[in-house]
Amino acid sequence: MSIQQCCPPVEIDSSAHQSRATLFKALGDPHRLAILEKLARADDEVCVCDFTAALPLNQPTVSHHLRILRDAGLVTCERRGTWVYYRLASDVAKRIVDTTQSLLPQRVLA
Amino acid sequence: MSIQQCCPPVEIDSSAHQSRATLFKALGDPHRLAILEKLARADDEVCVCDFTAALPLNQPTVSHHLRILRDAGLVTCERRGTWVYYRLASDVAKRIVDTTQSLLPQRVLA
DNA sequence: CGCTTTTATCGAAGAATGTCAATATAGCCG
DNA sequence: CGGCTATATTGACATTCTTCGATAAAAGCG
Repeated sequence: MSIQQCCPPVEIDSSAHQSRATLFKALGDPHRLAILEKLARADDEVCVCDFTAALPLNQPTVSHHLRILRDAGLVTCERRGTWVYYRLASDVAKRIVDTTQSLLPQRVLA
Repeated sequence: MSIQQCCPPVEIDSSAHQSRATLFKALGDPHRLAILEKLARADDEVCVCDFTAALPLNQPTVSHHLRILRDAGLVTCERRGTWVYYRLASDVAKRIVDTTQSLLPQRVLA
């Protein structure tokens, strides 16, 4: 029996991964990315009815995706009269980049 | 009947969202994030057996997650003898940041 | 060549997710 | 108030994902 080694062990910290995964999971659907891109391009608030018109989804499904984005803190919304207007959270891109940087040490980014 | 408007329509381009979503989906699991962080901290290749030892998952499940990361282009692997060593793809952080920037216009990042 | 170790694949079970129709809620207008 | 429009919620269904046990494949060892 030969004593073999593959590599020195490295610890894993598992506390922060859940919240990071929640963020990335919210980004892991093409329709939600379409919603975010539309918001970014508009550079302004966008009405729900506009998402519903632009996406190949029924209204409840759009509402469902908007909720997931809201829960992830990626968008905010405001009701004005009958309509509800959505807006990118101010720090969306920063949050994604910060999360990436906290996950991967700085030197990897170079 | 009053003619009402909510907001001017904006187009949605849906071609790139699928591949972007695939990337984010691969990042949307805490165990896969743990694998990536371990690789980043090690700043070197890591043996599969080390992941298996560090994660609360059975060996086939670890292998499954490694495959998803491989398919997403986030890691590469190399077999040497009995062992297989994984390494972060050189452009992981850049790819995440670039994808974010292509999704959200530059001014949002400021 | 068999035996052992390491990793990958297969197949199945349970959980989570995306989607829709139906319905509820909120607010405008007459 | 009563009807109409916009959005959210609920419940059901199909698909996908995570996980595991069983098994296969790859490679060193005797």
